[in-house]
Amino acid sequence: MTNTTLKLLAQQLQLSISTVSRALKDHPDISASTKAKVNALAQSLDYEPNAYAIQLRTQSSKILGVIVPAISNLFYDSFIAAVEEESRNNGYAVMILQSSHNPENELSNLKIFRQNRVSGVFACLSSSTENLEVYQKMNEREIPVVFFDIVPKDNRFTKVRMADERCAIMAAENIIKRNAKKVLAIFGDEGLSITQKRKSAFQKFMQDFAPKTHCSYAHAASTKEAEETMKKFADKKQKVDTVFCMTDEILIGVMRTIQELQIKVPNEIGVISISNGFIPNLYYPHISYVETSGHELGKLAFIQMMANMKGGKTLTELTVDAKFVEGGSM
Amino acid sequence: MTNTTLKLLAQQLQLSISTVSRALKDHPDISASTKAKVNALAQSLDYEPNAYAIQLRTQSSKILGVIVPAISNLFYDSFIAAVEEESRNNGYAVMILQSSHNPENELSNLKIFRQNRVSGVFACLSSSTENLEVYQKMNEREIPVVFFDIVPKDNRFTKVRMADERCAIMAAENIIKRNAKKVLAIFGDEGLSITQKRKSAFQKFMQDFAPKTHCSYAHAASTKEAEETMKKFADKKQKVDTVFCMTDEILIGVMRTIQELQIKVPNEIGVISISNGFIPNLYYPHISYVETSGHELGKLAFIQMMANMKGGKTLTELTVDAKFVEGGSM
DNA sequence: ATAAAAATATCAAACGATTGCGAAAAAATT
DNA sequence: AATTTTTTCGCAATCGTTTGATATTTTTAT
Repeated sequence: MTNTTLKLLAQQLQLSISTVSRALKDHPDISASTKAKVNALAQSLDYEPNAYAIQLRTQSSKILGVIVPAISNLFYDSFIAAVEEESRNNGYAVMILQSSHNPENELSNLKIFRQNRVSGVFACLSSSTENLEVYQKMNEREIPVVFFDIVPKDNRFTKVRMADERCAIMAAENIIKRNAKKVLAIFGDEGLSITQKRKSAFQKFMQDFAPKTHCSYAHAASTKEAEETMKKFADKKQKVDTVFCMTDEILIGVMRTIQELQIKVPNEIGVISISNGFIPNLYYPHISYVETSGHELGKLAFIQMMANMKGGKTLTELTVDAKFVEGGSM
Repeated sequence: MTNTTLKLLAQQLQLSISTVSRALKDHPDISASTKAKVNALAQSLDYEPNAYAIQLRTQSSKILGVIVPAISNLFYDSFIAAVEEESRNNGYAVMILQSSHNPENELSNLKIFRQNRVSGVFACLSSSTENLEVYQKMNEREIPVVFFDIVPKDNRFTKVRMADERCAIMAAENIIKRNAKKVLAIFGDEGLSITQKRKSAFQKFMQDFAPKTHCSYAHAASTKEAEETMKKFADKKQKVDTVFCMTDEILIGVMRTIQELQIKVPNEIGVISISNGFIPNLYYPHISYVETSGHELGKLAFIQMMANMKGGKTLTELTVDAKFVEGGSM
């Protein structure tokens, strides 16, 4: 079966293509009666406008691109879900590509986006991306880029992110409230700006408001590392009474150890993390956490994208605020 | 900055558009020297072919659509990730839309796909979808549809799915091996064919090979329900010694109760589930599970899609085999 | 030197829609 | 009845690419 086109409709109705086109978009030039006829036939023949032709003609694509390190991730998937939802409600479709934290993939993904003339891209840098030239080039081509989560330091770009400092501080506050004496704080990949922000805010706050609390700092780039780190700190000599986990991956590792060693939460140890909430609620008692919602971030990013596409470049950095969610682990 | 087009290149090189086009695709008609010139200029001007124009002209889009109930899901996200990866390696980009288990969304998603002339769609039906006419229509338009996970019963369609019966049987085998006396088996949404398949296979196997084992069957459509179901069965009178969880959602609920009531795994109770492995490994001891890999399924689906696009319709139903992964919970 | 063959490049018509401009028909005004 | 205005529609160019057919030039063979 051949697709119905304007041409076909026009032929069947003995009208010109332009008339049909206008009738379909309710153009004032066209009489009500012909509009009715056109619509009726279009309906019965399932006319579906060819997006390519439209995009070619109008030079605007109604497609947005999203680059994430991995789709299969508790944070990114909710971000994507939010962006997709907002996009669909606004007549856009999303194209999603994964970089696998590989800058080369990132480049080829961007190429696909450019070739498909997406009208905007949401990008999360892969952890080792250094060269931002491509993104600069996209801006020159007037394809707005909104960065999220892992964002460039450079402030020529538009970014949305969690209020990382606030997150860390809220966690610290609750640790102090618990009256912790020996704290283990495990942070993520040391190279990421997100880690640096969270760590320095956390450290500063603890020093300023609870200088006597003894804090040990560690980094874990994987669940496995977190698990091992936790094991080290769980032996008698340096037993900690509170542990802070910067990410879900870390929390998972920590909880494995805690369960394995049958340490009682919250009596023997308090646990607090930064998360979107899914993982913390898997355990009993639920782990208290500072909520960072990929969903919220996605919505914010979309708004920012629309703003960028409409008006001139608004080169700002927006943040989603955090909130503390009480579990039973503190 | 205006985009570089074939036309522009042609003008600058004093060549015709068609020559430039052919040079760029290494057509034998064009001499090596002009090819070199063309390529050089194209390079320096960052020429990127306009996908819309190509698709309009060639009537083939190099875009695949994926419909899932939700992106933010441990199974679907890995399926998507696999499809995306395979697609990219084969020159396709994927467009992903969520139905939220709402048939209306499903319809409008399909519309978007049609308008964007995707060259194929991977579809997971929403749980309440009854009307398959749209999908039939896509087939008529020669847009192959590969169903996965929640698939139509109708065998006019191509489907890939887990070997559900085998999964259930493998679980049952291991339950029998454990020498269970009182088993609680919690299954998912009763309306889904996937549930029915798993349940009937499980039941039959247990009856055939361990008729004396007492089995209680329950359904839970959410984590909350599973949690409560588990609570009911955890009191003394009807204490069970083994629990089977058909999905991750159920496992999570069950484990919450188990942790809350401080029931010892595997001594007091054995736990086994069907999962992709992420959730089972969160606990200590790791939960034994029958592995159903969204990733594998995605790869299979992609192969099937390619086959459908190339050759004639191969209206088959393919399954991904399952394997048992020993945790410490049995 | 001429014809035939091979190599190289161009023309022009699509693909399906949008849109400024002009034309014909109908309605309103004088 | 003649003219103007309004309504309704068609023409044709355009977006960027592909591709069969054709033209031009070069090479090879006669």
